[in-house]
Amino acid sequence: MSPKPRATDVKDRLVEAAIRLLDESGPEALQARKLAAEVGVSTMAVYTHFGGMAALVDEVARAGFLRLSEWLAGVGETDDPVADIFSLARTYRQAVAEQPQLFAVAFGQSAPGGKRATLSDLTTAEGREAAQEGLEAFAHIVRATERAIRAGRFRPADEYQAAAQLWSALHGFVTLEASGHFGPGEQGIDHILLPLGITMAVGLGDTVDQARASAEAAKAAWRARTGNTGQGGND
Amino acid sequence: MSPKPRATDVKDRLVEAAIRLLDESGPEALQARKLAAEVGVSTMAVYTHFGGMAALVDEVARAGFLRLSEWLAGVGETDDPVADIFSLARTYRQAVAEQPQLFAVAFGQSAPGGKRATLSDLTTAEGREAAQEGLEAFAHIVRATERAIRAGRFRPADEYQAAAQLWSALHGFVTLEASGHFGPGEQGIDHILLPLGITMAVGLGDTVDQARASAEAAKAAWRARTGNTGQGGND
DNA sequence: ACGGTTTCTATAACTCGGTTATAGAACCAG
DNA sequence: CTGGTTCTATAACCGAGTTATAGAAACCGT
Repeated sequence: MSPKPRATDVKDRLVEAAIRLLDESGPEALQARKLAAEVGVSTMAVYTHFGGMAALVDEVARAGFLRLSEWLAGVGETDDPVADIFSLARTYRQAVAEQPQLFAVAFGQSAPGGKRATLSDLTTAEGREAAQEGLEAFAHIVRATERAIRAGRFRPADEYQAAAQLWSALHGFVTLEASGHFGPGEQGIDHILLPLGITMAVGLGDTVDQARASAEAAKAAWRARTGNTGQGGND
Repeated sequence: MSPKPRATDVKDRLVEAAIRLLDESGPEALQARKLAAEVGVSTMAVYTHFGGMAALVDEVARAGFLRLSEWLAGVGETDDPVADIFSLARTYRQAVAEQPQLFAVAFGQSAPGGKRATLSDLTTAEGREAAQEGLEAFAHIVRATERAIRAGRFRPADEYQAAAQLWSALHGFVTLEASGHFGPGEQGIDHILLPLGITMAVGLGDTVDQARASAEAAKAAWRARTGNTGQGGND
């Protein structure tokens, strides 16, 4: 029983196993013994590579934000920045809906050992890196907002401030939806998220008609990207 | 419940101690042994009265929502429903800012033993009651929204749907602010929350001028209530 | 290639915290 | 007073993070 695993791989494999088990079995699967057994090493690996479970969980959170950022980066830019914002919102929501456990950990809503209570008091280096990745995801919203302002769709304003408003609305919706409010499945999108997007766009200076058109354009683009109707999808 | 004052007293004192220690020492203070020692009983009290720590934590969450609901109820109603919404938002934010640990637990962002991961899978009766209290807090927003629609300030719309948008925006801001984004102190209010409120009001049908005036009215009312510049608070 | 150092790893023990088993004390009805 | 119910304290159990320690492997300067 002494197969020697590639030392450099163990760290990555622990994080991979953590993410996989997290979505399969929930946050209680994020245990040093379980992860070590899954990877085929002893629990000591957690300490030599991370220093403790807290840093490993932070690394999982960082991976989640990184995944979110990549997802948002995949949205791309069209000549309708407001439609792009709708697409970003849908993508953000979709990412969280597909891996709720992962993002519950990333957003600090699920802390197996009381670790990672709030993002504000970050102790580990991994935690700070995770926060950095979170800001990276935010940057996508800022860029789209800036384009909307430049295109005259939004009133002239500080793009960070306007984007922070959009981020708040989007993040609040996603958080509350993931908590079970707004009902199951996709119904929250049409009932709350889309109207919320139109409300925000109009409030930031867009016209109601243009905002609605952009929402429709984003919906069409979403159908094209996901390849189905977007209405019947269950998760 | 009622006929035995002494026995029930222990139950209440455990919850009180939990809330107090929570804000003093953070979520790691929510331990059966610590709470029992604080109250002066053995850890068995946790099990005879709650059945386990999970139910006790849910009870703390319920107390948090109850407190939030009372806070919001104290806002009252004026003849300017949009200003009332601004006041509700400020109060909601203030409650969370004053007892961040309590509401981190209530919102499920801090789970000492992996308990209370998401609000969606509620197992204990206390957890369901806590969710009920959360909806109670939401009801205040719904009522103010309905009045705003009736007063012609917001476009005719389903009040639940419109209120859910407002709740999303508000909750998102509060969550992100508590996570450390938007900077420390009160600066997030003027930079993000107030503009966000105006954006939402305008997007829901209000005019920019009226929304700004209501924001100012709410700010003035807030100063009157707290007796000062918007700093500090009471409870 | 060699010897020393550093890094990684497994085993096993330790600590802490939730939980349970059990027996005694307090309370209440009759 | 007696019997049953409820609460309580003591003590143990168990799971999970962590640490101590020693051996193995990789690395490196000479």
